[in-house]
Amino acid sequence: MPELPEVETVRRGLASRLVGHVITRVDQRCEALRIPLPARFAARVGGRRVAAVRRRGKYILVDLDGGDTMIVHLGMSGRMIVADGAPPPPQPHDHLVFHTDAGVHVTFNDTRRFGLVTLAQTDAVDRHPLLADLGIEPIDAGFTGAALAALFAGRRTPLKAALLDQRLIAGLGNIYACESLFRAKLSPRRKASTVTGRRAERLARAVREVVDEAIAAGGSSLRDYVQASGELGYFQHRFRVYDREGAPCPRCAGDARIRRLVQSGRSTFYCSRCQR
DNA sequence: CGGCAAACCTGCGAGC
DNA sequence: TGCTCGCAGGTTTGCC
Repeated sequence: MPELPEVETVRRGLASRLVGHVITRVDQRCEALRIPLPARFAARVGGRRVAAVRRRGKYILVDLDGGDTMIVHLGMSGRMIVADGAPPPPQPHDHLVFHTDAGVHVTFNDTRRFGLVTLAQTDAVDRHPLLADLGIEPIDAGFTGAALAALFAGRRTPLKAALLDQRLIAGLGNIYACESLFRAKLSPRRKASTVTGRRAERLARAVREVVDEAIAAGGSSLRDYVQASGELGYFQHRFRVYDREGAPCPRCAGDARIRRLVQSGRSTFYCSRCQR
C-alpha cells in the first residue's frame, strides 16, 4: 500500500505517540512476516524507551534506547493502528502489539504479510542489507534534475521501471510513479536514459511536488489505508491517472482517455496524448 | 547487467 | 446466491 507519503504519515503519527515512552510489553502473535522475526523479539524490545522514529524510503526506523533500531516495512497491506486506554480486542492479522507506559497500544496488522519487522544496531542501520542500497530521497535537497539525469544515465529500462527502482529513488511506488510521470508529461515507456536536461528538471520537480502534496494531505489514500491514528486514511484524495483507465485525461479533456498498460507485471496509467 | 515473470499471502469485486 | 478469476499499494528471486 504504502508509498513514501503514507509511510511518512505513519512515521509522524508514531513519533508523536511513542518518542520518550517505554514499550512496556510486546505481544507477538506470529513467527514470521515476510522474513522471520528476530529471536526473542518481544523480550528484546520490551522495556526499551523509544528515542526517535525515522524513515528511510518506505522503511520506518524506531530507535530504542540502548542502541537497537526496529526496522518496519508495511508491505502492501501493513498498518500501524494506535489505540488509547484499554488494549484493543485482537483482530484478524494482528501480528504484533506494542504496549507503552502511556497506555498507548500500537498494533502492527498486515493482511497479506508482505511487511516485515526486524532489529538492527542503530549505528549500523544504514548499512543493513535492507537499507544499504536505497537511493536518494525525493524530498532531499539533492534531488534535482541533474541528479536524476545522472541516475538514469545509460539506463535502457523504461522510465516507469526506473522510478520504481528503490536503488535509484527511495520511496516511490506504483501510484506516485504514475502520478509523477503524468505531472511531468513524460511517457512511462520512454527509455530512462533519454531523461536529461529540461525533462529531468521537470520530472524531479513533478516527483517532489506529488510527494510533498501527498504528505501534506496526510498520505494518499486507498480503501484500506489506516493512518497511525487508526482513522481511515484519505480516501477522498483523487488521483489524476492512477486507477482511472478510460476516464478523460484531466489535461486533454475530451480529446484523450487514460490508458492502462502493464509494465514488468504492474499496471501503468497514463495519457498517451500529453505524456511523451 | 537488463528485463521480465513468478513467487510470497489474503481479500475483494466482477462476471458468469 | 455462489463460484472462479483477476487483480491489488511491494520486494525478491530466478531465469533467459
